[in-house]
Amino acid sequence: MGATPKKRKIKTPKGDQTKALILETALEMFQERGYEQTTMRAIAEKANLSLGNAYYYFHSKEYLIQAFYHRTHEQHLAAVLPALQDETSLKARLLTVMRLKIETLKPYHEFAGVLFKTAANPGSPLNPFAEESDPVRMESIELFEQVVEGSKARIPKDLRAELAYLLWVYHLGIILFWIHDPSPKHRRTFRLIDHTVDLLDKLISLASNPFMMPLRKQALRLVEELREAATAEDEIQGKDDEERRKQSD
Amino acid sequence: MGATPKKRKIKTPKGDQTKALILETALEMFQERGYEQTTMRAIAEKANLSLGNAYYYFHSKEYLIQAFYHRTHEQHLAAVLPALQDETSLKARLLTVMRLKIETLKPYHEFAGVLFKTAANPGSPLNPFAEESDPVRMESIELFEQVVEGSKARIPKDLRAELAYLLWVYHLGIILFWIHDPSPKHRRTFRLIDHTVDLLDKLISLASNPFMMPLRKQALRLVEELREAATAEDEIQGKDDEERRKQSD
DNA sequence: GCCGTTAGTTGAACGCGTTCAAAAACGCGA
DNA sequence: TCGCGTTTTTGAACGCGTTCAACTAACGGC
Repeated sequence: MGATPKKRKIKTPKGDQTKALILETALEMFQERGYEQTTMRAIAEKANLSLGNAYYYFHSKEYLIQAFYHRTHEQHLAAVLPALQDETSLKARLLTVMRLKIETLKPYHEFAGVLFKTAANPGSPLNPFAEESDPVRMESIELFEQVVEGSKARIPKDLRAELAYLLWVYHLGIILFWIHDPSPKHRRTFRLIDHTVDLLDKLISLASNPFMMPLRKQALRLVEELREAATAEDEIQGKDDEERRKQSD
Repeated sequence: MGATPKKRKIKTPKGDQTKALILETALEMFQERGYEQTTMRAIAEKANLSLGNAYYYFHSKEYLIQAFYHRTHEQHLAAVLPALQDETSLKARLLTVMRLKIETLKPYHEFAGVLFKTAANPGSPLNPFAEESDPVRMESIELFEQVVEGSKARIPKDLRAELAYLLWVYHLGIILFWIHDPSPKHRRTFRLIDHTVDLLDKLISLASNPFMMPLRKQALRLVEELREAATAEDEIQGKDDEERRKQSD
């Protein structure tokens, strides 16, 4: 795998244009009417091409979501980076990142619901732990690395190494809550962020106490194991018969 | 809501039979071929009735899953209760419950994946936090209450009150991991259970330390808030237009 | 300029979940 | 026994995601 880079698909001169057009149209309609209400036929029609053509560029409707992932992440980044300049404490930095995340996602509350629904499906390529979403995930974790690195907090090395990943998982949890949060203006979610960030800050201090070393070590070993498991594509059972065979792309 | 109990539907003399038949057939086929592969048409055919008839009893294919929920929970209970007799320590009791849970779910690994996929959808009635799954959830939490109550562990009152709920959430997390776990015989999941239970046991001890009172209080306030949010059906935005209108049953 | 190969595009079809109007079966008081 | 309301059952239809064989356009070598 990954040995022969294939000669074809040199540049995709015109295809790129069409693909971009489909994507634009789709995301636009998703935001307007939501995911379920937007049919592939409608997307094709609005983009002035045939249904089958849309499927030539996006293997399934779900794949359009991945683009959404990527886009909002970049919007978030654009909003977050300048705001982080002023903040030095870990707590303030984390707070900024989390609040802006929700702000960024705000226009897509309903859509995001679907996103997580499909994302939770182990078979789906949208699963944030799955191989295909590697780049987005890694970029996202990187952001939390910056949150940690840029702060003045004194954190033991072993914890520091895993902290970014842990914060990324935490941020998934907050998004999950937000999706289920029907309160006006997402008040509850913002309150939750305030409280959890505060708590996290205290926990990190506590865990950094030398007194806590043994427990911390054990917990970190656990985290490591979880990460392994999430990445490991080996050890696969003989289950996904037809599913996995579609590697052509 | 819940004021007029409606006179009709006194006993549903024959309907019950049909409904049960559909359910049996469906679950059987789910186990054999998985959820997606089992079509409503196939279920109807195997049960010797028309497609529309199946929909008369189950508003959608998803509703069949709820029955699955309930059934496996009861199987789990049946396996767990005797086994708990012998165990007195919190750690051992929790370990027993968790291991048997996975054992119970084993035959449905693929199916369970779909379950969680739809369960993660906020709009779905299968969402474990949603109103419609109240009874199952409450029974399930009750089990963890027994786990705590039956143990000799000394736990502060405030923590004890929330512990069952926390353990229930923890158990959801383990199931989520298990669904994604491709390792043979679910080795990884069992290892994870061992480690996390050990860790949890230590954490509970730690949290029970008087020294930890302030932090514990703060954390528990947070948990309480989360539970509220999950239950609160008020404060709803003006979103779900058509969805919510189907109250007829 | 012709031809073969690849990229891009089309429209019709399939299978599935779901809906619905209408028929059938049932229960029960007159 | 008949009529009438309710429950149960039916079969056909709709809309959607997805697939596929066939067509056209673009490009490069001869």
